[in-house]
Amino acid sequence: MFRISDFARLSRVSAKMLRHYDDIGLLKPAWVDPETEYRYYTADQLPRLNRIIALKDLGFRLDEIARLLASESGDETVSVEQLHGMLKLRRTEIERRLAEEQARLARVEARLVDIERELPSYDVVLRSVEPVWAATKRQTAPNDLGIERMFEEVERFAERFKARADEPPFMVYHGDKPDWLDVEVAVPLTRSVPGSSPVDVRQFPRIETMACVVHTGSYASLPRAFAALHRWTQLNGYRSIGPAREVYLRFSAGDKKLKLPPVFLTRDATEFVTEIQLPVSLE
Amino acid sequence: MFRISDFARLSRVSAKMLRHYDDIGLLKPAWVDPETEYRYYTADQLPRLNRIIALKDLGFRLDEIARLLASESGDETVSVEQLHGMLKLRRTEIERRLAEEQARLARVEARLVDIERELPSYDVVLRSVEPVWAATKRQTAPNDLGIERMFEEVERFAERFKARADEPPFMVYHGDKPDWLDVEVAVPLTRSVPGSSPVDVRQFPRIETMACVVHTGSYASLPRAFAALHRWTQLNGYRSIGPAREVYLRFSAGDKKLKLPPVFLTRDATEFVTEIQLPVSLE
DNA sequence: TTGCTCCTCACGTCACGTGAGGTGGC
DNA sequence: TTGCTCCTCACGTCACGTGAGGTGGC
Repeated sequence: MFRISDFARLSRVSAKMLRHYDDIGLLKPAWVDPETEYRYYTADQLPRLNRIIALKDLGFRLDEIARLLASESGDETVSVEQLHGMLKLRRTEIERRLAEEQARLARVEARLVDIERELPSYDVVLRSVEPVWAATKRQTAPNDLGIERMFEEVERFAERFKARADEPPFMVYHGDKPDWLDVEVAVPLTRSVPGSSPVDVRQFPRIETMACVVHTGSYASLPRAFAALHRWTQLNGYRSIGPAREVYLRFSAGDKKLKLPPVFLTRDATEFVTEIQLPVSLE
Repeated sequence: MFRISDFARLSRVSAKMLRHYDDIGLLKPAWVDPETEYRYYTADQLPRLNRIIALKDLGFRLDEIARLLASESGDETVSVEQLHGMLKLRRTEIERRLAEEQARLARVEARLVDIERELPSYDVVLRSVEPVWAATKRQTAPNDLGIERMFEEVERFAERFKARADEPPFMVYHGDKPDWLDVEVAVPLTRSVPGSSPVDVRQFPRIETMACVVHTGSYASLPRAFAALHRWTQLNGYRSIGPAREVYLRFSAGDKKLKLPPVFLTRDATEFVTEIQLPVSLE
């Protein structure tokens, strides 16, 4: 029978950890003196403790270890299969974390390069984007003078069905030939409704990884944000896998009296808020 | 001026996060209604929030971000240099974590292989071992019959100097030719004392990564533990970079009346506790 | 008798998420 | 008037580490 510090020395863990494992029922002392509450351990408790430490090293949490050790004393085959399954889950989880840290490292290094070249750094962020139903109209044109009217038309279409979702409108850049635009304006809907030419209704799929940058102010300096986003994408080892979106988080609707949530609207161009999104994937 | 949920939608973060950032002073609302305590934000707070999110994505903690943003409004050059330094620290930290997760993944996969081949798995653990002063005696012999007497001699040496440390004795396996031993017995000391032939005094250096397995019971099955340790080392992509140690955490001192801490001693061979340690390194 | 060891709270860590219970605003 | 939104606590997360304050054992 060992007192806690002796058992701690044998097992190479701290006495605090032993008390903690007692508290959560993972490893109870062989005997507790009812008078002094002193914990006493025996040598044959060492293998269990060593197994706990080893499983902890594999990345299991203490409650998972508790389950594994509980089933160990029960049906042997179940335990092995269960351990096998949990190890596979662990492997997947660790691989996920590895990929995440790799990407983080690339971001840090890209930022370091930016600083060393004394470039202004944009705040690019990766996230996923949920699927969305939208009324859309696509058109090719030599410039964007018609964009505002296209949005107006599609907004009125959504209003007619009372299907306007409480989400910001956006534009999709399909072509990227210089001096010739191929764009699609999109207005989110609450549900699928039948489209009628020239307004189309379709669902934009979920995008797993979207590189995003938020631009505040007038549209004059939007191209700089686009350029920064593409630069960031390259530096971080990603490549573009789809058309970019321009999401109008805050904009001017002119005098059109559209039924839009007021939070989207402003008259002051310095208060425009636009997010540029680029679907990306590694490599 | 936006209410919290509108600003949350603009910035793509949760209202809860905004409240949290207010609480810790990272991003205060532009105005708080003193009557209702409602928080109100302005569009020009968006860039700061986007920077916060981007820095968070790089792996900075919120208090670090607070410091970075605080210095940003101050002296510009200091801020850039500081960010540069912190990014380098981040990079180092991420690289360390990557290596750690890689090793963990290897351990998980080795364990999976063990299970699939239905091998009993030993609980091997990696840790570092601190440097230690010890009185030692090294000898080559065709078998280990003299080991006990060697230990006795070195223990008496340590006693004479009243320099016996409260640590377990161990043995170092220098040679590994079959049927011929080259071993060194070692007794930890509290300080450096002059050696006198045949007892030597030397310091064992710190070992960064020691693969360890604890064996309980008599010495008869120690070779199985040794074999498991070497197998584990290979499977996990490590290689041995030094002689193995056998640490006697609990053993029998016969009738020698040595002044040893009682926790080390037992008469019952099934209660022997021995740790085998192998210095290893990746690749 | 004096340290030494042990005990039990209780708090801190990190960045929020999740209710509970109550109230202002259209 | 009725939801809807907002508010402030307060607790939970994960595996302990770090005192505080008090007591048994040689």
